[in-house]
Amino acid sequence: MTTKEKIMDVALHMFSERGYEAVSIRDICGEVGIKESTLYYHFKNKKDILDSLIEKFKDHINGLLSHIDEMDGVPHKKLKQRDVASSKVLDTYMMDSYLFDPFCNLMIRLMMIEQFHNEEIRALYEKTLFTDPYNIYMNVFKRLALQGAFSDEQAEQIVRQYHAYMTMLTFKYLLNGELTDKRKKAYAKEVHNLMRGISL
Amino acid sequence: MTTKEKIMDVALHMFSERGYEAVSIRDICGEVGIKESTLYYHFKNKKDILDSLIEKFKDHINGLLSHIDEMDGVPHKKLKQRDVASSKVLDTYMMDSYLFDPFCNLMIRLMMIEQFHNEEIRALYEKTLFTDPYNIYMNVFKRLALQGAFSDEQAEQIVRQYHAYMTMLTFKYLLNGELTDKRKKAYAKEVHNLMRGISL
Amino acid sequence: MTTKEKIMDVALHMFSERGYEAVSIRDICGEVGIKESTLYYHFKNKKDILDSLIEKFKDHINGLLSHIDEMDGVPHKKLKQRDVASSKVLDTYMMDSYLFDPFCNLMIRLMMIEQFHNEEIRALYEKTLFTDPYNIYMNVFKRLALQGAFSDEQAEQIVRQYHAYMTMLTFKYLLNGELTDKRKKAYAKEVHNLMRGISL
Amino acid sequence: MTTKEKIMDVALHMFSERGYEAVSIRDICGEVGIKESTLYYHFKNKKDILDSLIEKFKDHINGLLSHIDEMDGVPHKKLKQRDVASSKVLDTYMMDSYLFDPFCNLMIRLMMIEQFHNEEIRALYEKTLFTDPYNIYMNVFKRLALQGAFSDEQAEQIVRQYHAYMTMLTFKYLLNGELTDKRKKAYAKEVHNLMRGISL
DNA sequence: TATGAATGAGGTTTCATTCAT
DNA sequence: CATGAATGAAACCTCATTCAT
Repeated sequence: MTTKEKIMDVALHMFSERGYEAVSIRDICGEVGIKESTLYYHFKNKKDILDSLIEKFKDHINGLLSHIDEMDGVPHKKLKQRDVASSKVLDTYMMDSYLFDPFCNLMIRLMMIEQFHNEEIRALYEKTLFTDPYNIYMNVFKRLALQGAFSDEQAEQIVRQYHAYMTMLTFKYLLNGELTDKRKKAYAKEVHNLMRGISL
Repeated sequence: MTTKEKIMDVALHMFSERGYEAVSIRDICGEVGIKESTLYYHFKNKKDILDSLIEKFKDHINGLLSHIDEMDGVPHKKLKQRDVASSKVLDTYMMDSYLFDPFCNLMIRLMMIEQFHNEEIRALYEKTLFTDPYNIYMNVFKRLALQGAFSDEQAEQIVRQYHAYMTMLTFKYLLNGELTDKRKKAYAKEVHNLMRGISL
Repeated sequence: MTTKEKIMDVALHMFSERGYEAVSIRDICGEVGIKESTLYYHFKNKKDILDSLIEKFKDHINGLLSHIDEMDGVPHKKLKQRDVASSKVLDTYMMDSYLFDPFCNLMIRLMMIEQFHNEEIRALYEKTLFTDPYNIYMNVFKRLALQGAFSDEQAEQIVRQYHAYMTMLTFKYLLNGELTDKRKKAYAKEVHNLMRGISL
Repeated sequence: MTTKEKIMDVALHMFSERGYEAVSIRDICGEVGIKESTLYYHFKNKKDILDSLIEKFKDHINGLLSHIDEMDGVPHKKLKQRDVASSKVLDTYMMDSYLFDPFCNLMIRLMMIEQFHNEEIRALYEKTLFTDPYNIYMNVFKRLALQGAFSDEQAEQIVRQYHAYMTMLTFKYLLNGELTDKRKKAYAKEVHNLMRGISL
């Protein structure tokens, strides 16, 4: 890891725990092991660190979204209802590469804290926590509907319930305390439990 | 409003928007219209303002909970499924006196921000956003079940869905941007919409 | 002297010797004998000290100008040429209360330094060092002309010479090194010497 | 222009506008288009840039003075009073090669600023703005006196007036704002105007 | 109740400079 | 010649807090 990467890493951990303003340049440098003046060789100012993190997150998200888009053409084998929650897209992309990913998880926490007085962050927060996931779910379930698993109308109904579950559980298990394996498992278990309750 | 109340009011608005650490005594006093030294007549120190707010919030919540408890004995008239969402408890206590209440709303925002590095606040946040509401819903729907609206098992199923909806929508509409009447209405509308989708 | 006045006094001495930017808040506070944070109780920021000095100087100058205006009506007794330079206005106001006055002298030095990158200061510098004195001289000598000491045309000629002498000598003796009594005397002596050379 | 010359050029422009201390190595390098570390290949430290500029100025001045000295032997054709101001020495050397010369002009501004806390610069400032010019004028007019244009005593009288005019006008037009052609013309015009007023 | 004046600690940022490459 | 990376010192300024009035 370069010094610049180390700074971003440490800053993200601290920002996501205490909030941007409550973290001092001194704090970051102390943890990274450099002098304050060195940080200013790598970043224009404190805001620049935050901006760089946001830029990196946007890139990450866009990478994920395009991966999902590429999968659009790939036909899923006929799925039963109970397979839905384990759809490759949902498990691999929504969980492994997004909700459970340490970088994304911390970025979401940071956005949760900072959204209240930063319009840009609020927009990104809404997009990545509400709009994007909803669209992804809709996409997945509509394609499953095409395969005859359920009607189009049923698909929309399912998406609404699924989205509500996922969102609630995300806030309950993933954006709360430390992101431990225990929490991840509890989250995954509840998701699968609740899926069974989704009636068609 | 006494000076002390004014201070708490201003502090809550600022804390919930920028976070506790990012708000200075100067900021608060400037808005209240007093000198910094005056604030120390009313509060021991900065932390004391936060503690007072938390204490006030706990009292408020306990008041609500005991009101709900008192209603336990009161028999509801037999309700149909579509009446559930408009149950007096849910509408009056969960919405009007809690989620839509300006003081509670700002306190929840503040807790959202501060939960990440303050154990006491995290516990309160979990209790008031996840545990308490879940229990209240369960209580209400179990009582409805007693009246024969649906089976006990169905009640639990309904509560899980209802709780997921309410939580997701709370984060989506009420803990995001300013708490406008428009947002409140959008929230209420979506709640009632989704209720129709809850199948028994 | 109040703390605020002490700060302004020390700041003026330092600014006029080293230039505004080269003087640090630490330097000023060290000399005044207060902590840096205390300075910020009295002044918004460093620029505010400079602005206050300029405002004080403007007031001082305006005071002088209105005193001179008030003298307009007072008839001078018929003066001979050699009395001109010792006109009450010139001696009392131009020298004692302006060029020799420690506050004004330091302010002019400060303006000399800062005029090069500060439009407001440049304007004030031009006004107080070139325009105002020229007008004052013209006023005095025109009034002397009225008393028959010399013709109006001669008056203008004299003013041009007198102004050139005064200005040159001001830069040579008063805006150079420390303002000692020796320098003041050398200045006054040269003024009176040169006056003799002014031909009518 | 070599990099070293470019650095000196940029530094002079900045020093003469803002003062030595207020200009940072960063500022200079940014304008030159090199990294800070590169500057230290060309100059030992910041002070070294200032010293080099002063050295260059001294050389320039000495060159001018020796040119003037060389002209000492050359007999001027008999001049009338009105030709004095257009004496080759005064016009060519005092104006074109000194007061109007961009390098000299900026150096004088720099010295004006720095004289107040740097003894070496103050000495150079006094010499080049007051002593040298006075001696040059005296030299020129004494030689004119030898040719019978006026008496020796008259010469001294003229020099005193001429010197006062030139000095005052220099400060008024050439050491104030940007050195534009307009200012130079205004300066030259006033010099010639005032010359007419010098009485013998 | 409220304020004026002060302060130690710490905030972000800029400074001139060094040194290995 | 030029640069990337680093640094100690110091710049300006804000912080929460105290205390006499």
